Parts: sequence; structure tokens; C-alpha cells
Amino acid sequence: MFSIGELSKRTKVKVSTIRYYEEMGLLAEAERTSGNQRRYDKAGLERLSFIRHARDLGFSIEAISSLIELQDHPDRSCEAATNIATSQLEEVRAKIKRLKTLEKELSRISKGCDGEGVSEDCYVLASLADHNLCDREH
Amino acid sequence: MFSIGELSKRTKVKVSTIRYYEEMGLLAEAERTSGNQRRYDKAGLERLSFIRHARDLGFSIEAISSLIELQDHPDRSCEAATNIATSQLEEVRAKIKRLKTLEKELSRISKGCDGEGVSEDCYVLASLADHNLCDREH
DNA sequence: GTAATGTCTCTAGTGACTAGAGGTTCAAGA
DNA sequence: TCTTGAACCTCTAGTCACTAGAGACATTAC
Repeated sequence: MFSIGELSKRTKVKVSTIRYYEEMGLLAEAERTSGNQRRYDKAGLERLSFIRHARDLGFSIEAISSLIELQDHPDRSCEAATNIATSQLEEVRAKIKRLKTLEKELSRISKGCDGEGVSEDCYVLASLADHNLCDREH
Repeated sequence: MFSIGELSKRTKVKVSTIRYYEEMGLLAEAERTSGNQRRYDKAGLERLSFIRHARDLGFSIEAISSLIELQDHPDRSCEAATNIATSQLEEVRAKIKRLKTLEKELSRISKGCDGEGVSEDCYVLASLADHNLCDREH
């Protein structure tokens, strides 16, 4: 059994974030010492690692809740889990696409001014003021 | 002179968002009718278009504040503006990079399970539980 | 004149934490 | 056994960029 600080060190999740996850129902309420401090075991460590890994991959708290629910019922169909993963993948792909459009536009705008002139003549500012100076929709 | 609703329609920025921008100091306080309703002119429209365009490109409110400050002083050096644009571009590039790593990992994980089995055997859940199943760091 | 629509301010909620205040408990050394 | 300092506790409020809704007032069209 170890403390919340120890759990934090091992998982690289901040103490306050662990407490937050507990409040959100991602982590079961921890056992307590007689002095009311949380104590964790291997199961707690594994669950928090699962959560951290899923967060790193961009899953929302809500999605992780569903995944944990499934994990706790080994006999259920895992269709929901694959659906969650697939839609997360789609979201990531959509974000990449959008960001690539932004990147092109920003890079074009940035190149338009070397920063050595005066704000009145700045292509960056002009581009922002006038959407018509843009290459495409974004 | 036109109302906030009209401005909202023309710029596709929600009425409540316009008021929020005013509160944040991005938009000057609008003139008011005798009945206390906001009225805008061409200058207001242009400024809001500028803000919307910059937000679309992912600039923060704070960054936009600085850009507007520069716009209001046509004689100042535009170095700050190009710096803001460049660092925004860098941020976008960093995000893309990170998302691409996620995409690879998610796609690999997703492919590992067709969703027809049972949660106990699900590769998606197993991957999340065990970071060692991952291809690389993320 | 009336009714419908638009606008006003103010408060609170979103997601996923994070920081800090003020107080309590634990563990290690004397 | 006692003391001290680090770690822990709960609770509140702040972050960012909005968004929704309540309850009241203004404007506009008929």
C-alpha cells in the first residue's frame, strides 16, 4: 500500500489530478488510513496507468469512463471500445487536416513580412484584416 | 449604424461572443442607443472581422490583443506582429507533429480489434492497460 | 396599440485540470 | 517519546474562450 504522492511519482500524474480523477469517478474511492489519507495498491496503480495512457492518446474523460466500464466487465462485447477508439482516431485525423490548412495559411502570411517595416505596411496585419488576401477558406 | 444582431449575421460571430470580446477589450465599447442597445459602424465590423479571422487561424485572445494594439499604431515596428505569427505557426506545427504520432498509435491499436469479441480479449483495452504494447513513446 | 422579436445584464456552466489557503497526519531523527 | 518538516486533507476559485439561460427592457412591423 502506498500514498498518493508515491502513486503520483510512479505514474507521473499530479496529486491534484489523481484526486480529480477520483472525484470524476474514473478512480474508485481509495482506501484510507485512520488519519484519512488515501492508500493505493497495485490495482489502483494499474487503473491510473490506463487512464494516463488513454489521456495521452487524447481520449476524453467520458470516453475513458466507458472504456473502464468495459474493462470491469470482461464478458461484455468490446464493440463499444473499438467504436470509441475509431472515433477518436477520426477526430485526430480531422484535427490534423484542419491544422495543416492553418499551417499553410500561416506560413504564407508569415513569409509576407520580415518584421522590419512599420505596422501600417505589415502583410501579417493586412492579411488578418482582409480575408481576401487568403489563399483558401479556413 | 447597425445592431449587434446584424453585426453577428455579417461576421458569423455569435451575439454573446461579440459581447464577450467587448468585455475582454478586443472590441471598443460600442455606441449605444437611447435605450442602451449597442450600435456598430463599418469600423466595428472590420475590427470584428479581423478578430474572427485571427481566431480562425488559432491566435489566442491575448495574441489578438497585441495585434490590434499594433494595428492601432501604424507607425510602430511590426516586428511583434511577425513574431506572434511565427510562434503561432510553430505551435501549429508542433501540434501537427504530436497528432501524427497519436494517429499512428491509434490506428495501430484500432486495427488490433474488430469489435466482435469480448472485452477481456480486446486489443484496444489491452493496449491502453499496457504501455509496453505501444510502438513508440507518445 | 400590441405582439413578436431583439437586446440588455448577470450568473453559471463547459473540460480537464491547477493553485492556494488553512488545517491535519505521518515518518524519521534526537 | 517528542519534535519537526514534509506530505496529506478538503474546499474554493482560477484557467481559456466561449455558451446558455433567466428575467427584464427596447425596437419594429403591423
